[in-house]
Amino acid sequence: MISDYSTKVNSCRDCREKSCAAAILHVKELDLIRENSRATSFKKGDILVHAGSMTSHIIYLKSGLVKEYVKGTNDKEQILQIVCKFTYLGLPSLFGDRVNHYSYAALTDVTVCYIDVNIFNQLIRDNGNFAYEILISVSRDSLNNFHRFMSQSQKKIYGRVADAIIYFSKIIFEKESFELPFTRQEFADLIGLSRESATRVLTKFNDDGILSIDGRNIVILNPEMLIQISKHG
DNA sequence: CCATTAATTTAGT
DNA sequence: ACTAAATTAATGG
Repeated sequence: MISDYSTKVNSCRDCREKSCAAAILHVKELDLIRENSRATSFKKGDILVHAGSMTSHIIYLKSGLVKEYVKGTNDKEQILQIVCKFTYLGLPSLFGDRVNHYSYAALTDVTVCYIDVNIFNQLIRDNGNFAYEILISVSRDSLNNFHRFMSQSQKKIYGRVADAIIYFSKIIFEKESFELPFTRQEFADLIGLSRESATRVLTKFNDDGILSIDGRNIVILNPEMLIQISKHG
């Protein structure tokens, strides 16, 4: 839901939520983005992009968390990754195709900037340093995801859950304690388990003193053990 | 506006 | 699959 038209006049020059890539841009280029972008916000649960839609704009996530996912034939959801702030959504879809291959939904309240895709492309072509930064972020994403899916196909359920916890702790929140941004169902969708198995393993970890779980709040009590479990599946 | 209740969603077994 | 708990929406004052 678009809820705040008043933020439309965004000055990209002194945006405090700039990406690493955008920090490299010249004043002129930032003004170009400013002319061709629009800031809005979404509420938790809102869908930002449906898979299959055209990529007319790049969405830059300024704050909040977003899930990137696809739906299988049986309508089962597979979450590809959790996207944190200061990243662009749908870059693989931009360079690989003109259609969004993934759907995006807000896990928290979120603020974003829509940037015209042609302008974005132009900046990539014109500014090598900018392109380089974008390339770095796309590659990192790709590596991260590749590793996550590798382990998912090779590990048993304990290893997968351990991986997911480590993923949240190290990559998303960079803390030992955090609050899951979504339901058990979605947690299961992220690692390809049934909801039942996912909660069962979480409860087991809690009972074994590896984690402390209170609703959606998780504290890692024994990170070494978690890593061991992750390694041995 | 607040309080109650009804309905939907989520968690745990 | 079923139950309980929690969250959200609707209703009435």
